[in-house]
Amino acid sequence: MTNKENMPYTTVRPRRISDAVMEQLETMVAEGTFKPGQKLPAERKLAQQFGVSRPSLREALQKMVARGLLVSRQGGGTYVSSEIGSAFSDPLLILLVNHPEFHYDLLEFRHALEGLSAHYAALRSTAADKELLQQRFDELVATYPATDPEKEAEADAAFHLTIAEAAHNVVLLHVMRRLLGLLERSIVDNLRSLVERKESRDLLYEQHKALLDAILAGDPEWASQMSHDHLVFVEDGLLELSKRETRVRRALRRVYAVR
Amino acid sequence: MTNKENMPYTTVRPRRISDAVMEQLETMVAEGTFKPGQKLPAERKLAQQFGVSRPSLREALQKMVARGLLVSRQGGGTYVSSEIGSAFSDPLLILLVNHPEFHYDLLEFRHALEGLSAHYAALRSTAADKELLQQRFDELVATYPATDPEKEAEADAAFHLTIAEAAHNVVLLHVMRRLLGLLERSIVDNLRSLVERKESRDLLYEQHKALLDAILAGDPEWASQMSHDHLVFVEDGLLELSKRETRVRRALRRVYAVR
DNA sequence: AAAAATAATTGGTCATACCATTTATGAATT
DNA sequence: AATTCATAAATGGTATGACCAATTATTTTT
Repeated sequence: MTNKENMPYTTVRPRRISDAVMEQLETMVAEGTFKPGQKLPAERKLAQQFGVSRPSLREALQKMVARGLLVSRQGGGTYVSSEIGSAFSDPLLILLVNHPEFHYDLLEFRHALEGLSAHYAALRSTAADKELLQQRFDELVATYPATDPEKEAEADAAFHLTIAEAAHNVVLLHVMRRLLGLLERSIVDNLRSLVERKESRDLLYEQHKALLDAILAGDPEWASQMSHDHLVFVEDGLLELSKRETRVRRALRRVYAVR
Repeated sequence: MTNKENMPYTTVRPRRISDAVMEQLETMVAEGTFKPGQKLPAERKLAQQFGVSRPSLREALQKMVARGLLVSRQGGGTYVSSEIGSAFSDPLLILLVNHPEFHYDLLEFRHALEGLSAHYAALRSTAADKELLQQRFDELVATYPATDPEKEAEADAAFHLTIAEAAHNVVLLHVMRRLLGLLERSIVDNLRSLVERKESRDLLYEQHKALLDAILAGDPEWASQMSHDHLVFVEDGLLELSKRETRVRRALRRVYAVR
């Protein structure tokens, strides 16, 4: 293994050869030695180049594949993923999503991030951003009459992600994208629940409109406030939905317990 | 391999034996068959139980170790991690951290989350929370005179994490914990930079104190405002530091280019 | 009872072989 | 010359068996 001494910001030397190899490969990907879509040398050749056994090299590659950095096909080769980080693999977040108790926390967090997005978007959005925002809003409104919650959820996510893009903070955008991915199903469920209550939908429209207006006006305080109002409304609805779901789950547990 | 048909929300069957094994082990961890801290059966035994080869079993375990779900020690065994998700493994976030251009975004995002924490902490903190907050604040202040930026960064993180705990939103807490882990080094650098400017440190103290007071008073608006003021201050400092670093990096690149 | 030595267990790495899939190459056909 | 088909080579996936290094358990000695 190559000597890693004298590297700036040296991390603790990994205990495993496979970790060391993975780090070197990740560095090569990050710095562009291997570009997205590019095919890596064959496993046997990489093992030889790194001076390790093929099983050890494979362990390193497997970890990178599992994290979405690499894609491999039996007989076809190993490639740098063209779309890095498509899956949020943090194990605790995955566990949280699967626990209804924390779903409310997740939704609250998401909407708080939206408030943040609104604030920065109001500060920083360009003319092009605003044009796109208007377009996304129109597309969202166009889904209201329909009874297709999945389509509406998609348009809703697009609208909020466009706000996040207009905030010009890539970390915020990245986290928002991941959270919306995780929440996709519960957003659909929430919208499905809202389908039944027209006055709630009217309010939803007004809130989205007010949010857009605040951003277009370039008023961060107003944008934050509008997002906050939206947040309170959504949380109330979700609390109600959550209570209902908890009752349903409890009933279902009794049904399954009988088996 | 066991039949996965008839499972609700069935995922696409993984192409690899190691992925299938990993999924089964994860399910066993999630449902409590293997509890945090518990030792897993030896690799040779697990391989036998799953009916796969030891290298394949190891590939599965390695992925779980890489994700923080398992911990293994040569000669000592493999254990379910007591603290799940200690490492934020999202590949894009890792790449972002390693790019100075996005560091500002990351810091901005973190401080925005702190504003959020402050808001909810003011709303929800219990008497016990407030007691702990006061204690953490005192410990932080105790580090000010010292010229140990690492110790101060640790106390600073502890203070802010205690606020996040008092917010009673586990997703927010989780993300804050991860971000602070990623930012550890740059926080240390920032504090090191602040060591030199006493008036900045006085201001930092006042901001932390005002933040604490707002939370103890149970005033979310005030807490948000205080956090916001703190944010603006820190961002200004970091912009300055970042500009300095960028110049340093550019100089360093020229030095390395000569080699 | 405590310490030291030894043995067993466990994870880490490796070499080699073989299987399954994909890709490249060359021959045959149109 | 272009296309198709058969074959070989390359590649990833899995397995077996061996050995090394670290840890833990057991036995022996003090």
